[in-house]
Amino acid sequence: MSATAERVARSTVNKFAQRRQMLAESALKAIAEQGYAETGLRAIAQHSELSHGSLHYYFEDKDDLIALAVWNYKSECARRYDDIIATARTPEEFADRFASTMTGTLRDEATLHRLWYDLRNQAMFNTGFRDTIVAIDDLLQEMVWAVVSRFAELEGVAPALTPPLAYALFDGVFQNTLIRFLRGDTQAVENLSIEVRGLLKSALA
Amino acid sequence: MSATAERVARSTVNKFAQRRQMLAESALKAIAEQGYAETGLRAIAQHSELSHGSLHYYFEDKDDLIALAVWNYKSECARRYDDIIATARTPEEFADRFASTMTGTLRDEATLHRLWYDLRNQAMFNTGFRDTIVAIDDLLQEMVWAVVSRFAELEGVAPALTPPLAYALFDGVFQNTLIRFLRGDTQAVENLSIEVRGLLKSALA
Amino acid sequence: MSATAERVARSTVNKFAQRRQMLAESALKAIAEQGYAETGLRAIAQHSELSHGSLHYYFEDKDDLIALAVWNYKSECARRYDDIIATARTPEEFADRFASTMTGTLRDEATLHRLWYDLRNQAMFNTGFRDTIVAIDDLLQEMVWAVVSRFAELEGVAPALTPPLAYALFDGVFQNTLIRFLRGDTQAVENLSIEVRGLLKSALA
Amino acid sequence: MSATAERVARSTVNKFAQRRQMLAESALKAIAEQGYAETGLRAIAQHSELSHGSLHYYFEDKDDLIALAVWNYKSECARRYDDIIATARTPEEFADRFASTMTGTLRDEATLHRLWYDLRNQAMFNTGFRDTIVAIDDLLQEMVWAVVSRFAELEGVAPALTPPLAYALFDGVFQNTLIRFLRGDTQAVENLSIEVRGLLKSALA
DNA sequence: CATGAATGAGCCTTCATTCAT
DNA sequence: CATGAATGAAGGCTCATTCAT
Repeated sequence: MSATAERVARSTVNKFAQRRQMLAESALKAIAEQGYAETGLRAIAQHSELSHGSLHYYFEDKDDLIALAVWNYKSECARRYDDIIATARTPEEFADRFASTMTGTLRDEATLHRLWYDLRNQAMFNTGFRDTIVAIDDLLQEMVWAVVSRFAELEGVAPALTPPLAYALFDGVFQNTLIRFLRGDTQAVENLSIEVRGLLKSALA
Repeated sequence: MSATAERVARSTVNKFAQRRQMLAESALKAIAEQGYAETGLRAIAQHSELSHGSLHYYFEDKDDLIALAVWNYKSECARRYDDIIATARTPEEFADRFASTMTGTLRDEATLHRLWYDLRNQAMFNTGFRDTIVAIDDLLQEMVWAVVSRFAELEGVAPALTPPLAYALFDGVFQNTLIRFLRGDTQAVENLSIEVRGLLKSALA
Repeated sequence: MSATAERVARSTVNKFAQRRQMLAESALKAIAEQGYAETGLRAIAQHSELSHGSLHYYFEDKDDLIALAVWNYKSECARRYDDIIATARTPEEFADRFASTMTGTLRDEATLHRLWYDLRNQAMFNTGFRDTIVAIDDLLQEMVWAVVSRFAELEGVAPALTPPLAYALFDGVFQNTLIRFLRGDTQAVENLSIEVRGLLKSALA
Repeated sequence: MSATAERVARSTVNKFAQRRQMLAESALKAIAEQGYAETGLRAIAQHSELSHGSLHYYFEDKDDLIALAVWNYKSECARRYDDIIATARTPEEFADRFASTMTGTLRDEATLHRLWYDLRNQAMFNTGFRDTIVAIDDLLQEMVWAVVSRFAELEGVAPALTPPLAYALFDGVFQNTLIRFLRGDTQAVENLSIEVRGLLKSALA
């Protein structure tokens, strides 16, 4: 067990863990701005209150840091629709709230979503934080499936596709819209709202 | 006009252009293996017959080289279904050939497709080869649209979605399958064949 | 007088001095394993019960710590033959016991002797713990001289060489054998026993 | 075969090899001054005409550089007595010239010999350039043996010790004298001349 | 007393780029 | 044209040391 891992284990809610969270957030900001390939530990440190030397006190290495950063953000993303699933009462309300939440996060957190796709790509080449990426991917797929299932339930029918396909379709639409948005195509985001509703419907039996 | 651009302009079909093509291919191989972030010019040169010092004679910079490399490959990808569009006589034949071609290229050229997604992501951060990426994206969207349109025609109906949405859906399914495939999920590729047929049908009015 | 020196002075037999001894032993183990150049204070602290932050409470700096460590070990080494000198009754017994003791320590404490030569070398470059090294060297020379003198006495003749030369010869043979031993030459250690006897004899008038 | 190894192989007498030699000399100077542990590649580069970045063009890594540096110097050292062996006509002349040459090199190149002992020690811990060190050690032992053999021949007798022992004795005396000399004991060097003569004689049957 | 948090200089190495030949 | 030599900034990372708690 490495020194860092040991410190992690000592307690989950202490100063050490808090610092890790704080640094993970700084890393998130830095990578969201510049991308994984262009972001060094020094740049990450400059987004935080600490020096770059301290990063190695809190993290095994760069991958360890990035893994926590993306996990923090994306695992929270995967819970973003829980409330809608739990409280929406009609298919219309459900679709409305789902579409607008998705549109909102795309618009407001575009660089963070960009970062996610960046890291998911890196994981195709590096093994460093691949496990974390795979875990998040699973989480997101579960989330999409929960959405589709609940919508089907509200409509009183069964879903007509598999969880991986559902994830692939929503992810494809989301990612393509994000790319267009970042290229300056604001119309794309507005279309997303409509497209997502269409996807929901076509996901039913 | 830079020195390199000038040389490009002198002639489109000469030794200079041929060398550029050759080097672009080498770059393709290198980046397909290691990814954009991890591939240096030395690695690219080692995949070619020239020295790394020569790269800057033929290319403005690294981005210039990569832009040509990805363009070479992907613009050809976008023509991969032209024959099917032109010669398929029934919706069934069309869907079969389309699905099997797509499945085949995913399987056989997985690292090259991985590279494409890598570079498309980089283009969200760097402006270097962004224009090329956008142009390819447009080409791919046109291609998908041509596929959907022709399938609709063979079925005697009109498409029920927009070109960007069609592209987003097929791209999403393709990318997600690629990721699964590279993670060792061989089942995913077989499912792709079925999913793609389903997508084609659900694209109709 | 520095803060640490002051604490040292307060008492020679107290908790403070004991802690120093304990840490010096930990340092000994660590450096014996990895060598001076590769051993950090963290590694030393991990061989002890204290944290690396505490080292600077007990020691001025790294050199201070190392000086004590090597002194502890080597000044004891220099007393290792006292008993033989005091109790051996014949030249043969003397030579036998001397040779076997030397061979034994070389074999059993090879890494500690390696450390000694490492530090004696460092002292040719750094002034940090040079004084300690010189003091130990003097001790060792006295020890060798005591050995040679006593052997001569038992033989009833006078030594035929100077103390520095005697030390140089025994030290040379010991060090060269150690090097060979650490390179895997086990024969070298067995030869040492014979060579040392020869050296003793040739040291006589 | 690595890029550097390839370049080495292309030709032994070219610009590349010459640069390596030049840099090896610079490394020699730097390490001779500061010692292995304290000498970084930047310091070595500052002793040369090149930048530290260039070192990696000429050498695989730091060990590669150091191995060449010490080999250059010490393999030449091992040939330093060849002329005496070949041309001395009487035991007296032989002993005189041998002693004075050894004394001279100790005095004039003290820091270089110090470096040798430093690196030989490092080789007890690191495997990096161990092979080179062992090869040099063998060379030196052969040299010492050639000296002893020739002296015996001139005296018309046979040597009375083994090559490893002969090496150990001369090496021990040389190293101990060097240490004393570097500590400011100038008398030691003068004694060396006498001691070496004594060693030669006692090496005979 | 003892800790662990924090620093910043320094480590070896890689890189895109420039340029004389 | 093409090369290989050379650069210097930046990469991730380690280190002895300091100091508030």
